Amino acid sequence: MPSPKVQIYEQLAELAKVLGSAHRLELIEYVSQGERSVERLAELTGLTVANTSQHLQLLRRGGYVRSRRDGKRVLYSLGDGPILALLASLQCYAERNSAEVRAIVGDYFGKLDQLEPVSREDLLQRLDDGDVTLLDVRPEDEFDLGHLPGALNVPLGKLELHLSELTPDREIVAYCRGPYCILSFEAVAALRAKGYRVRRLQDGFPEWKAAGYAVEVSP
Amino acid sequence: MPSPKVQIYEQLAELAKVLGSAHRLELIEYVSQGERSVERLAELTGLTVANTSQHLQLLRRGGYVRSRRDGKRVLYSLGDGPILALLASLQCYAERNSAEVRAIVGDYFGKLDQLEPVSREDLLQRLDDGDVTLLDVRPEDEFDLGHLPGALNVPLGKLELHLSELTPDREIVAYCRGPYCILSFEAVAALRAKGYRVRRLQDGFPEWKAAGYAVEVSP
DNA sequence: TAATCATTCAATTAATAGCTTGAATGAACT
DNA sequence: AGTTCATTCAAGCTATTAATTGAATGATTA
Repeated sequence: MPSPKVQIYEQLAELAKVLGSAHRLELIEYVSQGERSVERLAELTGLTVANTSQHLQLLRRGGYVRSRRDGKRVLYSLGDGPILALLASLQCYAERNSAEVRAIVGDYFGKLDQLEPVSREDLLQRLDDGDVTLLDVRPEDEFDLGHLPGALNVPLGKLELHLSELTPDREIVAYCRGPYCILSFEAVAALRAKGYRVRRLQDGFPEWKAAGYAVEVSP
Repeated sequence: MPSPKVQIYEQLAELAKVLGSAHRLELIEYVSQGERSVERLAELTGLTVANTSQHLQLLRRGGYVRSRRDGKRVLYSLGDGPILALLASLQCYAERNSAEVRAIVGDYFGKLDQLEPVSREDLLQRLDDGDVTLLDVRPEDEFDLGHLPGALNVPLGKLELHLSELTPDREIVAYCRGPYCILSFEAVAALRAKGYRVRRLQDGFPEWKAAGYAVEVSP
């Protein structure tokens, strides 16, 4: 019988191992954007349905996702507990320690001069001046629980549908769950590709709220 | 060529995979307590030297540890970046989501009534009254960079040597790097086994400092 | 009750990771 | 220079893990 300490490490390793697959990380991302069926997740990730199902079951065993039956489909959603915090922690570490990650992020965002994030103070100033559109790219339910005042909620998957609400000549400031949330990476890349001027907010909603700035809650 | 998003996930998965082994987590722990040679680490973990070396090289590739040559030995130490934060995040998640981890931690500490951690306010009060010994079980270099006022530094590995400094009839409050740092688990278990009355501080040094309480720095 | 559909299970193969062994490196001591 | 010692490398074996296929389950609909 191994020592309790080693037993704890074995459990931690078990949980870390589940995160050690790009496919599973991607599944967590999609699932964190809202309930999805296995078929839909398979489609989004490009995996076969059976394979997706197996990955989802590993994720469920680790508590990262949970499932419920809805008619003939099984819907997966994000588990509870500090999952996003854990992923943010991993990504934060990666961005500081892995030159490769920095390089990819750099390319992804395009030129370095465009990359510079907007500070909270800058944002407030420019919102006052009325010359920016503030975009919240988190899923609707997270938005409803609290968002930056005046933000427009356009969940990542629905970006295409809401393009008409965006004025191409106004700069857009996008934010999501935190400085290392991959949602805003996606959003910024997609909008840049369409010719919009977009920058990221320095950090995400949790940091904004923690800093004591005003927060709006959906009615 | 996979999409940049997938590339990032591949990198993150790579890093997570390195954490997906109990032996490697244990190695990180030992290495975080100070520079250690491969042979020493092999001895501490019970692995063969070659095997230890290989694990260390994986850890080094992930940036979790670094190495330097000292004479005929190679000394490994903790890498930089938010490694301990990442591990704390993992452990926090585990303790909330894994019944097994909670069970092990429960057993490890003994009865639940003894488990209750000491709050910061309680600690201050009781330090004022002078009826507790405050124990910092982090490595010496971390202690020197800042610690709770009046704390006694007894790094985990040297606990045996310093037993004489502890009065058995005074209650001991131990703290380390954070609420999920495994060092204090070890310390509390070891001291309890010797009959001391020990409790953990509610959280560790980083939280204490962040909350704005007084901090002492070694001269 | 049978048919349909989404998901899961079970079995297989291919790829990967962990551990051991013995040889190779590289620094220090004689 | 040769010897010793700590570490790393390389090869081989075993155990896990990933992905594929086809069958089984479980809930709806005809």
